[in-house]
Amino acid sequence: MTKISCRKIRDMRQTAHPFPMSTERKTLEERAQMSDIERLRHSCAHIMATAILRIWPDAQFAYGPPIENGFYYDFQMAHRVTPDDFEKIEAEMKKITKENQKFEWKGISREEAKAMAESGRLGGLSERPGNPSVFKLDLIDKIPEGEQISCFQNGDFIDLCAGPHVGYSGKCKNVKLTSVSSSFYLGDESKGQLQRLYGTAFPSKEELEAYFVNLEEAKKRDHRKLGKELKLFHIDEDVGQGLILWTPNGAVLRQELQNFIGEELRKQGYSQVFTPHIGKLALYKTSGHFPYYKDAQFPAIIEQDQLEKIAHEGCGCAEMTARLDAVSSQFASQLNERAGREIIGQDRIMDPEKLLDGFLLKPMNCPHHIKIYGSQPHSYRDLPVRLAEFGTVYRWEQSGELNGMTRVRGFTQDDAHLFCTEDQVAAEVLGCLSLVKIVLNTLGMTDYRVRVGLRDPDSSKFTGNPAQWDKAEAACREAAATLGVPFTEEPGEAAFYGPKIDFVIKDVIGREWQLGTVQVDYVLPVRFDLSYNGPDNKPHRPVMIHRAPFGSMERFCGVLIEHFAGHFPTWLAPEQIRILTISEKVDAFAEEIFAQLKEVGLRVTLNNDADKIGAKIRNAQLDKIPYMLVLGEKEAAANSVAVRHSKRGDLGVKSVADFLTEVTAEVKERKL
RNA sequence: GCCGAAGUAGCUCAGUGGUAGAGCAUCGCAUUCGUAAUGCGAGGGUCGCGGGUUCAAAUCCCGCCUUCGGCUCCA
Repeated sequence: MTKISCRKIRDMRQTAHPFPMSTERKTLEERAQMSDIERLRHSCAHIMATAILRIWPDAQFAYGPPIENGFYYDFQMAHRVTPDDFEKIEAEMKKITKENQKFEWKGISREEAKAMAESGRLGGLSERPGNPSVFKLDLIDKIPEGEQISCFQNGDFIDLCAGPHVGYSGKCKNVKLTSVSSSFYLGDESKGQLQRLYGTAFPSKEELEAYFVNLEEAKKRDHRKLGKELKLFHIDEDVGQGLILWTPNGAVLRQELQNFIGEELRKQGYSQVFTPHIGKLALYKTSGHFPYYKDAQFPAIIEQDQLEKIAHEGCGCAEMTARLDAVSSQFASQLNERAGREIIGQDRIMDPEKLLDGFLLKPMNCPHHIKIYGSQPHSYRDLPVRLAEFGTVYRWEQSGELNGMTRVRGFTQDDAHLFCTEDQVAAEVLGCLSLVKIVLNTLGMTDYRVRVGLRDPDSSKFTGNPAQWDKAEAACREAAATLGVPFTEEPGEAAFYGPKIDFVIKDVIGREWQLGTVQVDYVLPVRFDLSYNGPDNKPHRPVMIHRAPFGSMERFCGVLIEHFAGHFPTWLAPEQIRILTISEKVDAFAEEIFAQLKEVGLRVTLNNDADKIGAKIRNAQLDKIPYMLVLGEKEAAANSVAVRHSKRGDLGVKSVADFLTEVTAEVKERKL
């Protein structure tokens, strides 16, 4: 049994690796294509290593590549580097750039390389008897037979390295260390911990400074910071890690988004459904998610009488687990028969008497929607059936992986499952994409790309027949092409049960976030034995499309907060208008306007505190309220409002009627 | 989960063994003011939690929890 079903969907819905890194070995040709800035940064890594060795000669270096925003070097030594050491290391690096050392390439034989590593010379400033370059020895062994082995030398430092490098160390003066952390050698946990020191470097001082200014900007828009300042959400220790409490302001944001998405779904013929937060284990045994993804789920909820029964029997943990995981022989043979192969092995079959039953917090919504589809017979005339739900799911993400709203343990997907005929797949995929496009355009998130995941032609790791795949892949490809945004086709990136389309959205500071996905699935309809009655009056298997265009409301709102830097367009703003009085002489007039705006459904508050107008404006600006209405005696006399916008400044005096018309239109049209 | 750092008032932070501090926010009083901070006063903390060392712990030691930066993982 291989991993099944919504795996990739979930991956896309939840994952965001802004800087994906590959530990795969690059070929010499690929290395030679290093860009100028990568070359510079890679040289900086060597200079940093040189500096570290001058201070701590025992350091053993592993791997030091350039990365998206800088470079790092992994190493091992007795001293633990802390940010307090940065100044010292940077000072030494500065000396090395001043020395303007030449980077010299030297081809060496495997034997020479090994000898240099044995003596500790490789990745060192001199021979270090008794301290062989262990990582370099291992790296040499990983170089394929016949490939040129080379080293680079700058000053006394010689490193096993394919290059390329800048000519002289003098080029590397605009460099700064950024952080220190730990890593595993080649990402392998069993190989022990290394220290990883990160830095960044640019060709010019201006670019280096701009990078840090940009970083500061990024920190200001961090959704965790803004979430607190604007009171959008709260995470409470006593509730649990990774569980979002949507506070009133955040709830407005989410509700408005859901209303918007819901409106579009109705236009596209979706049916709204609601399903519970738990389901019986059998449901997930059928889908294949239990017990295979147990580690990523909250543990099963076991029924009280069953718990008592096993406690009475004196049954241990291991036995309990086995009984939970197991199925009856009838269950297994049914499923195996439907699949046409053994997907549940003999080892999981147990005497029904012994089986334990229970519930699972749902880790995805598909099985529940499938059961709704299956609850009544369908004619081909009814298809496609499109079931949508803002469905909350729970997953046991590792504690170290949790992050604000973007990586959580309970989240609500803007989920839907479409059940259609094979011929309808193309049109339905297209429909899903157009929905995404409408929503992203409305939010001004225009900087995104699309990835079409196709099956790996050289692999047999996909189920279903090739003709089906060809059709579905063509549908995805064509659908993506209609979007009018760049898309890439990535063979081998499909889920094994069907091709998919992913949305990768770039936020304002250039970070990429994988949010939604549209995914064709031929497997779950089989496992759940779904059917529809065809024109030939015979049962046919529907095709399922899973789609969650925004992934989760949590992640999407997190990205949205950063996208707008907290300055939401009026239709999304938790507080749209704040009335600010100049003195209490206009309190009655202000109350009148307040009531009038509230009456038409605008989210408005009244600030008639004894503060000066400057202070009131300042507070409203800090709260990022789109509209401020400044009311004084002049306005009261003319039944007008002095309008100030948080981003556009003073917009002058308008009649109350004009303002109302403008703002209601702005909200209704969801203007940016 | 792993490595490292951090956790002091609602928020941002100061306080390195000797009576817990500031600014903002909150509350009260005065002020009635025209586009980013009016003045004065008051309240507010089991210094993340639990142990230990000490005459004495926010401060030193140990364990745990949470957060952050990475790593690993992500159906």
